[in-house]
Amino acid sequence: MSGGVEWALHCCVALTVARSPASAARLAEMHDVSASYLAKQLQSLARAGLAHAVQGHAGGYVLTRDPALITVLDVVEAVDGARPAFTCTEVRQRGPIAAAPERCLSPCSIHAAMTAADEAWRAALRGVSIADLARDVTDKTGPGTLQRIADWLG
Amino acid sequence: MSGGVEWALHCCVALTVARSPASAARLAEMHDVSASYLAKQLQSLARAGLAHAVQGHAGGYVLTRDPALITVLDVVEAVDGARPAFTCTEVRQRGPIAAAPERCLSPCSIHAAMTAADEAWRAALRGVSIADLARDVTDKTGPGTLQRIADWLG
DNA sequence: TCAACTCGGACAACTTTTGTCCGGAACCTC
DNA sequence: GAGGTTCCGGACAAAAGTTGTCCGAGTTGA
Repeated sequence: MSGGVEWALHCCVALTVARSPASAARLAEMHDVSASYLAKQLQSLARAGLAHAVQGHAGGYVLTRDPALITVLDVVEAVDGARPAFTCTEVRQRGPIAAAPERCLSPCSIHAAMTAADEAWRAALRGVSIADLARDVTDKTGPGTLQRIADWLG
Repeated sequence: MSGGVEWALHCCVALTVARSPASAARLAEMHDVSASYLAKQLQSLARAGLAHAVQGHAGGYVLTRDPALITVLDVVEAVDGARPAFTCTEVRQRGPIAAAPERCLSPCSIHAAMTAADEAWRAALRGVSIADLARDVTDKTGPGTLQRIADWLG
């Protein structure tokens, strides 16, 4: 998985407490990561409709909807793409004892197992929202952490 | 995920019905894939203790234990490695408003969510054995498929 | 003893991913 | 309206991981 996913998720949590648009440069400085690369991840969030980009002076990014309605899976798919990790190449239809195409209408057992596992992974990520992440931060470290982020973003 | 995982799983299913050691070259020919590259995947299986490599004339690979005791996860981890897809870089401890290390004893919420999803994925793959895959093949396409594989391997 | 066949690991070529950079357009402040 | 700030998109370079190939070491069977 792309490392940019982690950055994007941290940014989403920060955006939940931001009172004004937060620019990519400022978010990058706060997390001490590459500004150019983080910008690309934020663009992906905007393209996916999770964040809205306001241009011009004092511009930046704002979440488009309530953090409780944005799942971790949404962010992961926006940044990393939505295609499953496993792709079946239909090995059974190749070679000297290849299976006939009419017998391969349903996915093979390996494909099915991989798809099921992938769906379990997605379901787990779909069950956690950005609001859940933010609440977990306050539960573990107190309200000061998110407060400092909000203050620093200005 | 590496495409070699798919090949390795197909080979494991084939080895279930093989009556004698099956060489990498023969398995590669059957599946119509690169022999040199498939050999590498089979080596991984041997290194992980899933298959035993018999050298010399008429040598090849044999499963070390009952197919019902080899899970799909075993094969995936053997070929692709066992490390989780997500790695936490402790972003919260970096930058101008970094959290104090003593407050970061437990994994952050993002890390926890990713770990849970990864575990769900692993659990799904752990619940399917090579024997399950083979049984599914016969259930869907009849006993002829595995029979042809066994005959072709000789 | 010999020859043939096998695995095993080291060695390149390629593709994908990751990361950087710059010009253009939009916007706010003055 | 001028200037500065910001996002957007694409072009570009670097790194990683993959796919694929080769040859040597060891083993087996005749």
